[in-house]
Amino acid sequence: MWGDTMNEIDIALICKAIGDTNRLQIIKMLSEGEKCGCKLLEQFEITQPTLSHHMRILTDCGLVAVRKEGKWSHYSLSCDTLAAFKAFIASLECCKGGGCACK
Amino acid sequence: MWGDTMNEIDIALICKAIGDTNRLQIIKMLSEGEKCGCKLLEQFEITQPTLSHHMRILTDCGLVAVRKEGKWSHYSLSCDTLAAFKAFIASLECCKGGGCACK
DNA sequence: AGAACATATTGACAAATATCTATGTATGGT
DNA sequence: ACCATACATAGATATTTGTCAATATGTTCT
Repeated sequence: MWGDTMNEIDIALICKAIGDTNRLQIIKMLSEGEKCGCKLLEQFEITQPTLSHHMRILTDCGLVAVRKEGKWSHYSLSCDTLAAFKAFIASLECCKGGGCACK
Repeated sequence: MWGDTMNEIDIALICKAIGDTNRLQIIKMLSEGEKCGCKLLEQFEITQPTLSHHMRILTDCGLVAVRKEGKWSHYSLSCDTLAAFKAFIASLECCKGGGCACK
């Protein structure tokens, strides 16, 4: 349904990308709006190459998009990938098959 | 209402847990309903100790609940944790701050 | 009691990962 | 031309992780 028809998003890859506290924090910050790398870097105790490494993982899985402008790289959440990811997570159910306490 | 045992969930820990293809597959299967370990094991090419290891990671992050019955362990998605996780993912936005192409 | 089954634990190991330092590549300003 | 800034790449390393074989624990049946 979401796997092969659309832009072939890899849910596990996305989860692995967000499964790091630093990267999750980055995602939270990007959820507030587009930000450049230097602005992101200020919020962490990591070096610039490490941030660059994290941003590559986030862009490689498709969750983050880059807009290059001069010497800056502006990062933002990718609408398409985020929507597909949201749809997958929302599709998970806990009450199928009965025996569940929640209604 | 549910405030009693509602402990703080660790989003990054949950994502890391789902960030493995085998464990993501397990979550998909549990989304179809409660299943015992032996039933899950049939669907994979891994050994029983490896599955046990994966189930521990999934239960440790709170996403999966266990119901022990005799010699079987019945696994299912935890409603509370899943709901909280869904809420977090759903709260992520890509269009904040303008400049976004998606409507 | 003993056998068969379901699951957990331990110890080992190769592969993946997060991080750093050092360096490279652009871009913009003086 | 020079220098500072923003970001990427390469190499090194310590830690984490996924996996297995071997073993242990607990349950059910005969």
